[in-house]
Amino acid sequence: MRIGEAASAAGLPVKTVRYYADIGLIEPSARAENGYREYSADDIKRLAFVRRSRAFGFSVPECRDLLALYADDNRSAGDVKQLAEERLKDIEAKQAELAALHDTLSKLVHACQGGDRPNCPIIDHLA
Amino acid sequence: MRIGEAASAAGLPVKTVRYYADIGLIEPSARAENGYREYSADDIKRLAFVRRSRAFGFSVPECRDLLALYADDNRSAGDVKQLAEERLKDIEAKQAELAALHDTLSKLVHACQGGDRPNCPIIDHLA
DNA sequence: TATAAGGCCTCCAGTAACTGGAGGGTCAAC
DNA sequence: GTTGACCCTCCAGTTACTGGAGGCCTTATA
Repeated sequence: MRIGEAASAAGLPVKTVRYYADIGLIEPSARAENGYREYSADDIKRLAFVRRSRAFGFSVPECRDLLALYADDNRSAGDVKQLAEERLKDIEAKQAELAALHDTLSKLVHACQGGDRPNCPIIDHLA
Repeated sequence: MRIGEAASAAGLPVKTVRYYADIGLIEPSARAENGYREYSADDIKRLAFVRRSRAFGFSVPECRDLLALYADDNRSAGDVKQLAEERLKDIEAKQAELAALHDTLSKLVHACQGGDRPNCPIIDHLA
């Protein structure tokens, strides 16, 4: 299967699939004589696997690890779980940060009456 | 005031202050004869203003707008409020996204018993 | 007065993970 | 035989800095 078909099957842009090949994350199983990348059904599974992992916020290096675990029949579920737990902690940290930000900013927005007058608590807070 | 002192007064790294000058966000009010950047007290206020705005997640272009509003005695509070409201919406969208992610991932983590066996619901979900 | 430390300068490169575009080859259909 | 849809490589740009090289300037100390 050529890159265009593979990309749409995996739900990724062609450019991204080519990029993943460039960085050695998912290399096509073969090259045709004309130089075209050839993707196997398994390659496409792995592309989709990476797409989902990325959607979960795993970094590309983490996806590399996950792919290795995915391919490893002797993997230990504990290894996978650990990666996922780290991601979960990242998410929670980010959530706390956003919540604090939201709190302050929404208070400021409510305190600001808007309109054409220059007086503005938001600017005052930033100043 | 030279850049080192200005940077620490504003709570920013020297490199960042130089960068802000490069992109024309906050240019030093003068240059000394030896080429050193000279920052005024007002420059430092604006540097700190940008630091706080950035901490709120405003992008550099947005900071540019905010700086213009900050400097404008005839600003309308409505303009500022609008920028802040857009940021608030961004934050809320991000929060919703993270909440969904957290929900799914934490369910998966709880469903995974870990250990040395290869069976893993997290991998299954990604596959 | 010499020198060493530290601050300052510019310019270049790298970060994460792509994305866009130029310039050009390949292939099937009309 | 030519149009259009693919595909290729390589280069540059994105965000907002950050790190480093190479070199000048200033200040303090010996």
